[in-house]
Amino acid sequence: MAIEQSAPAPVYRIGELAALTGMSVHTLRWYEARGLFPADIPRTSTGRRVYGEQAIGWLRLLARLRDSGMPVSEISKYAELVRAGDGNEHERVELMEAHARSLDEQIDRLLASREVIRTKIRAYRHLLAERGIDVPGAEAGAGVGDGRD
Amino acid sequence: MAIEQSAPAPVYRIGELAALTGMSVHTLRWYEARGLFPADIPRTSTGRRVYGEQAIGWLRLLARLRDSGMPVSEISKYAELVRAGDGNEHERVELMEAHARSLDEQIDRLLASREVIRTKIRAYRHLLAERGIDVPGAEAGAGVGDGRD
DNA sequence: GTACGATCTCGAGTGCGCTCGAAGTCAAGG
DNA sequence: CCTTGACTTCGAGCGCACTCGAGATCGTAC
Repeated sequence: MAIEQSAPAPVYRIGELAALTGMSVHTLRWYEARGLFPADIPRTSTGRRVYGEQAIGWLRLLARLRDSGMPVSEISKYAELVRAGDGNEHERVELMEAHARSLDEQIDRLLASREVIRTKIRAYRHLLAERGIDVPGAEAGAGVGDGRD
Repeated sequence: MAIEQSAPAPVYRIGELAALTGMSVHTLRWYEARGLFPADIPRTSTGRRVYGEQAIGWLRLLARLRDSGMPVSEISKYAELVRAGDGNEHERVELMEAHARSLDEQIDRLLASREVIRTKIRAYRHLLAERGIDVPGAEAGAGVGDGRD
């Protein structure tokens, strides 16, 4: 069997990757310096970074982790585990499970906050409706909450 | 009718309020300086802050707003509206509605992120189960994602 | 060869939300 | 009277996650 000549794997320069991921080139370099990549970024002979297709998938995950509040230091730990190779999947999954729990908490808190806000809005709407119907322009407000708020 | 002698309204010093709300005294003073209170905090003759019962309710709301990502500058605007008194309820409710929309977005994003994380976890679990059952200790990992992650 | 745009490294700057410390005043107990 | 601890103001410092800028180099187009 001859060695298969596969189609040239698409490769990106840092500017292209930035455009594709919505991150700035500064950020990409900063992430790399912080150890957020699971593998060394290869360079051209003159030192320019060369990213493979998988970089996009990784950065998508990375963006999700960041966006959901995982600190850079934690993502770095995860990247380090991936970099270390097979055999530490248990640690990786534990890290992700911890983050999933953090997400559950965040979501619960936001839902609770949303209820508080919605209640506030309902109270204001009620007040405005009363005013609009009863005494347009009246200034008797009994307050929406328990005081001035 | 004689003027009713109501029970002395409970009043708090900054340290007590801090203990009751879980905020630090530093933070309470900082919030005040940033205009996050809807009314001036009265002082004793010698300059110590004196908080009324409503401060607790306000700070509870404040904590919800902060916790759900409303910037201090925005809370300050809201407090200013409340301070300005009756007549601007429409602006207040608009501000709150804008925040409610921001909350909806945050929640949506977090739910989506949680799904990504859960999928990742499921994939790892699957991998570990296969390993555990098929070839305990084997190192053939085909990768959980599309690459090293 | 020269211009120009993308890339490189490195270090400094930014914005947010606190957090801390210094130096002084005040209130109550012993 | 003296100590102790809670309070005061004011300004500086911190942690996080970028973000920017300077100054150099690279590579393609003319």
